[in-house]
Amino acid sequence: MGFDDLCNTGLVLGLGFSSSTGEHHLKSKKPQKFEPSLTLSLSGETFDLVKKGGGVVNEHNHQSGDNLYRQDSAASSFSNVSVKREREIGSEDVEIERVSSRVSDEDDDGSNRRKKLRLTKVQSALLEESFKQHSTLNPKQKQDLARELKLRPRQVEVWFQNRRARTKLKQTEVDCEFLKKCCETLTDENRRLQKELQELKALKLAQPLYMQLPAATLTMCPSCERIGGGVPENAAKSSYVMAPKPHFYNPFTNSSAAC
DNA sequence: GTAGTGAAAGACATTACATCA
DNA sequence: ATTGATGTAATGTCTTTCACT
Repeated sequence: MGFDDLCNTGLVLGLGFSSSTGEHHLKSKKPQKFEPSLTLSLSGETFDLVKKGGGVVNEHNHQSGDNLYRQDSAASSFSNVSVKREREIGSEDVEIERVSSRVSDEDDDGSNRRKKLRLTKVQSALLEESFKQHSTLNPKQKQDLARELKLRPRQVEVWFQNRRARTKLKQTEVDCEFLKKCCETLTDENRRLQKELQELKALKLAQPLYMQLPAATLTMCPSCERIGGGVPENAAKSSYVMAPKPHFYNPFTNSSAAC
C-alpha cells in the first residue's frame, strides 16, 4: 500500500490479501462424488446417536478425536444452512451433520446450550501452520486437514474464516495507527506552512515596493528547490526564501517536507 | 451474446461459551 | 464465589463468482 493510494481518492486501506488463489473457482461447480441430497427428518430417531457422542465438549480434547468429532456435531446447530453443507462436505460428515438438530443440542437438563470446542495446542499449531501456507483451503485440503486433526471439515473451515477475520482486524489496527501518524505529521506540516505563510505576508508588507521582485527574476535552486532572488547579492541580502513548492508530504520518502 | 438462476464459498456481524484476572 | 473482560468457536446473513440454461 503506497502512500499515494491513501491520498488520491480518499483513504483506501489496502486490507486483506491481494488474491485468493482462485481456489474458489476450483472447488465449486462440479458436483463432488456425492450427490446433493435434501433430508428432512425428525430429530427423535437420531437423537440417541448424537447424544451418545456428545459429552461435555471441553473435557478437554483429551478424549479421542472420534469423540470430539461427534461432540461437536451434537453441539452444532442444524439449520437450513446444513442443506448447503451436505453438498460440500464428505459423506461421513453428511451422516453426522444430517442427524444434528437444534433439539439434539439439549443437555440432560433440557437447556440447549451451545457446547464449545476448544482446540488442542497441537490442533491449533497445525492449523496455524496450514494457514501460513494458504489462508484459504480448497475442499481437498480441508478434508485432509480435518482428517488429520480429527475435526469436521466444517470446523476447519470455520477456523480459517475466523483466522482470516483476525488477521484482517490486526491489519486494520496497524493501518489505523499508520494513518494516525500520517495525520499528525500532516497537521504539523500544515501548521508549519501556515506559519511560514504568515511570515511571508508580513515580510511582503514590510518591504518597499521596489524590493518586491517580479516573479521572472526569481530563480530556483535545483537541489533544494528553494526560490531566491535573481541576483546573488540580492539573494544574499534578502532573508526571504520561498518555501519548497507545494507538494504532498510523503512519509515514505521524506522525513520532513522542509528542505 | 446475454439475462436469469442456483450453487458454492467467503466476508462480515453477531452470539455464546470458556477462561482468566 | 462472583464478576467483568477477553478470546474464539460457531451461527446467520449477505455478497460475489461461476456455470448452466
